Amino acid sequence: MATLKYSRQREAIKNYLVGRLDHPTADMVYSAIREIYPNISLGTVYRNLTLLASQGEIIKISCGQNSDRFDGRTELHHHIVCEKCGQVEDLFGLNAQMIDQMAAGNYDGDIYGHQLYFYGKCKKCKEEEKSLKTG
Amino acid sequence: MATLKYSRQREAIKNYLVGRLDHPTADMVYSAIREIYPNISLGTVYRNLTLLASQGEIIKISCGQNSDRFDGRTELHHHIVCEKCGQVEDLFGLNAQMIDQMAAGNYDGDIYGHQLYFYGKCKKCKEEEKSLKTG
DNA sequence: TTCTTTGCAAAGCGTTTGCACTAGA
DNA sequence: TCTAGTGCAAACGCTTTGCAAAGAA
Repeated sequence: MATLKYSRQREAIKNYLVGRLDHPTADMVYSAIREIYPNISLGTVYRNLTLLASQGEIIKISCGQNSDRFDGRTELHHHIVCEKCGQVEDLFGLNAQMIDQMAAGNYDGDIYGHQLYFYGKCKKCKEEEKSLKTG
Repeated sequence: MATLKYSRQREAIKNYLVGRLDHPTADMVYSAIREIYPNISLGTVYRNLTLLASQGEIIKISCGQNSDRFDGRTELHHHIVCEKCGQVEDLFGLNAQMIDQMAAGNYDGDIYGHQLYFYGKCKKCKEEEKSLKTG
């Protein structure tokens, strides 16, 4: 494997992701980084997101929406996708290692990890619907 | 919503999926159905797969591979993706409703369900590697 | 200097869609 | 007959890639 060299673009992408609680798409990352490096290209954003994810510095979220999302928090946790507004939120509190262990007990291959996506309705959409009904 | 009419193509797609344990991509479904209906188009396959999935008659698996896969078994269960050969297997035995309930306890919106994808190495790839090492 | 990363633009690939035609009810 | 479904081909949207120039070590 080739030696990794520093790049200010990659650092900016990493910093941007670590500092947020939402889960931006590649395009959202691109827009944000362009405010610091106006010449950055979408290709560079994709290359760095893929690189960072492969190194475990960020997490790639492929939950069946049209585009992937990225998460700067690397602690074991899960995600919930609002079927109404598309927002992706973090969900802590489920024991990820226990889930892997339970699966390993039912499987004759090896299990390295998992991705768990919940689908539902976020608090905001839930309340908006409630206020529509009550008038 | 428009009334649903019977279509022999859709029935063939459904029957094909229900009869298998692997998890074909749209393209694999297309190839298979073309042996019965040589004129079927890829667009029709996609339209019917989307329709069947939206009706809950099949399950769409979006586990981050380049293309989605489809599953004719609709009982609650999970999937495991082999990182080596890309094969997707069913995994039964984990209590899906319990997972939803645990998540609901940590979330202030509503949870309707989830998709849980394990990543690892299937039995076949595991054994192939072992026999390579021992010679 | 040497090798990695970048910007740009084009290509790739899975999926969706518009339209005229076919077929189910 | 009336409307939903089909086949075809073009378009779409996200992502990847080839290449020459720029930048890190």
